[in-house]
Amino acid sequence: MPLTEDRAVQATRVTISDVADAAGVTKGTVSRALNDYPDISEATRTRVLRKAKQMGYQPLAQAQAIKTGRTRTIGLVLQTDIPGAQRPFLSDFLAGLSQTASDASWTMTVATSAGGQEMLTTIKRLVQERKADGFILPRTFANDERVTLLRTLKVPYVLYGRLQDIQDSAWFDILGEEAMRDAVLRLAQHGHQRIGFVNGGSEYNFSRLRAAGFENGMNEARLDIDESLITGDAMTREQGTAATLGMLARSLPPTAIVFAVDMAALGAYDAAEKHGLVIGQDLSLISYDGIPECQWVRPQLTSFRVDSQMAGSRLASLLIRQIRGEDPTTLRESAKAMLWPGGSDGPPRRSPIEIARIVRSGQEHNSCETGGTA
Amino acid sequence: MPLTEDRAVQATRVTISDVADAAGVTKGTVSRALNDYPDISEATRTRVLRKAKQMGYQPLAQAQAIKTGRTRTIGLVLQTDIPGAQRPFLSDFLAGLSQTASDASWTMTVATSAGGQEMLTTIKRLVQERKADGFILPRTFANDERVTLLRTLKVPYVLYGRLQDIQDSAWFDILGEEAMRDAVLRLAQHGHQRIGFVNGGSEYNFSRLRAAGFENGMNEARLDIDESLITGDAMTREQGTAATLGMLARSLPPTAIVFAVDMAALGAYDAAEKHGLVIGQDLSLISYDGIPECQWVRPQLTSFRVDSQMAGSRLASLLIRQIRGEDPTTLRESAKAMLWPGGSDGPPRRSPIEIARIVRSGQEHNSCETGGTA
DNA sequence: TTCGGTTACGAAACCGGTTTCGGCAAGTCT
DNA sequence: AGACTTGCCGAAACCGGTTTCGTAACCGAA
Repeated sequence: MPLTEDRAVQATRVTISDVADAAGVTKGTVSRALNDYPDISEATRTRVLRKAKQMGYQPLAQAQAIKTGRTRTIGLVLQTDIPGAQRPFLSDFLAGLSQTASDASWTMTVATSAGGQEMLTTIKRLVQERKADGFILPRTFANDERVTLLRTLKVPYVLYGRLQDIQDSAWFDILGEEAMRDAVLRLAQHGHQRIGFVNGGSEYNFSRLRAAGFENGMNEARLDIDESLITGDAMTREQGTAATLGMLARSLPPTAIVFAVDMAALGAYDAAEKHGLVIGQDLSLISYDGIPECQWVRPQLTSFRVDSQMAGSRLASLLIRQIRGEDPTTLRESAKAMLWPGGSDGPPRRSPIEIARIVRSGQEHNSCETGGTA
Repeated sequence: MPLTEDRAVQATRVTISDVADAAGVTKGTVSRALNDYPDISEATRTRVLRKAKQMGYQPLAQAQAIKTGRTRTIGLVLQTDIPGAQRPFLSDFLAGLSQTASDASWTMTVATSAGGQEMLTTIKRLVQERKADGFILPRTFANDERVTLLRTLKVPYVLYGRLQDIQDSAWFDILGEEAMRDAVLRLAQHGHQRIGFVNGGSEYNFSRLRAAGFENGMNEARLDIDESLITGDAMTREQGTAATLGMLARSLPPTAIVFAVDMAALGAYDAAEKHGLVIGQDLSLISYDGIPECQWVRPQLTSFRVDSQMAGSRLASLLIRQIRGEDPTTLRESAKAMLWPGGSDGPPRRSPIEIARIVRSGQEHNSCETGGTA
């Protein structure tokens, strides 16, 4: 005997009243049983639970929402005006988010906005329309307006990346500082003595951390830090080229450079080519992010890869727990970036003095015709 | 005098009852006025509309939903098991989708799934929980189960890409066939006579169209089609390399190749390098997609670029219109891909015979050290 | 046996909307 | 003038849940 008496093959949803009738109680009792109210006897609770499961009952989120205000939905507002910011990782990130969300019977609404003020409006709208119970905030800035807004609205949120002023925020982050430290140690082990550092944009909070990581690494390796070999605000390929050229022009250039951002590190290839220096031999590079382009260039760029899918998954989990009432200050996690060895780092082939001579020799080096990454 | 009498600064939402009180009517009347019921006088309708606007009333989607079943939400289920499939375009695509959705006071829920059966389950869940009123279906296959499912569920959907068996589906598509045709004509204008074609995976519906476009172009240019210079199923760089090498090994190789997929076209660079052929001179390439890597290789790959943001925007618009009741067969749009000229195509420098000689001469060509894309 | 206090559940109000139903007033027809 | 439409809107039911309130039944103690 089929259970469906409705005409439609795809039977209509089973509602709480159906369960109530089947269990011989009122819908109020069913609701309380399912929501773990204390004043329900263990006997009826299990009976209702079993019936509900057997009938495949799933409460309708938005019906609950008009009383509770919550729809089991996590919000994600993407910033589209940072060109190519999270582009290569977005797919993995979403996969991680929605997978864990889905496992908990939650869903994800994503919106985009071109930035600043518009983003705040979008967040407000989603909250007002109850289309998001809480938010994932990627790319946190040093002083983030979104955080201020959500805090005053008392809407839960989880940061992807720590804030300087953490306050009572929950967050997940990749330990970029440890990656930077490990990069230095790896280079030191290769035998490098003069190591430069090219940081990312100072408006990002991660930059501060990565700089600290670099310094820690240098200290641990007992290497001198030459302030003239530390620069920052390089987020694009061109900025990376400029930063590298600047270092190479020093009287004593570095034999290796640590980059905080892959995109900038790719610019170093152009700079090296200009002077006829061979990446991985004359100049070693280690970077961070693990964008696909790392594998496109030759030699491949050694980089610390971020597992975006895992990040999404953890963030979703933290947010859900916070919405369910856990204290945000206990909801903090971090993970390490994984080294992706390429050919861009190795033992130094030339001394800083030799490199300086090559650079000063001045003539532009012609790249050969059939290739070259720039 | 502030309007908010509530304690909370962020006043609670204004509900339909608030508007009703303010307008001096019942909430039933407000509802009918806002939803264009015929039995409301023009006078009260305008009065209610004005009041509602003035008070900033926005109906709560999920409150409406428990009666209407619709939440003003468009669903997007992304397939995550195709590695790097839509990766570079995803961000733009989402931006386009959510922008137009947002402009119409709609939102977007996105889910991911690893494919086939799981994807169907996800769709069902979203429909059951009323978290999506309709779906955008990217990457349509020749025989798509998602379409079958949604059709039987009577849930609206819009295809990104035409189906062979269109039936009553709404769709948006980029005219890949025209791009392929234009590619051939451009090469013919350069003076190429022997032009090869490397198609994408035969399981995709677009492949059939692009092949037709290539043939049309050849016919229009009054060039002979050599079946031995037509191959397919090249979606990755490696497959592109293999396809190219195969063509170059012919007794009379092509001087130019049209690719249906950028990723495969990038493989041609490796193949050319292997034989010491110069892309853009000894071998011209034109491709399709406009992935960022086109600008990374040297010479840059000439490609027809797809405007993913526009595509997302149009798709959202079509879906919303269909959910609002328009006939899907009238909801069909297409757009042209835009030529992105790079240096990978130009007048032929060598004849097919010369190329054949170079290829047969056999010795592997050494790429120079500082570069090479492979 | 009576009484006060729990326990466990039914009844009903409520959330913010939509939709049905019915009735009043004005206009139309015979 | 009375009957019949028609236009317009209020009243109330309804959607699928949650939550408050009240009380019957049970408990142990006096």
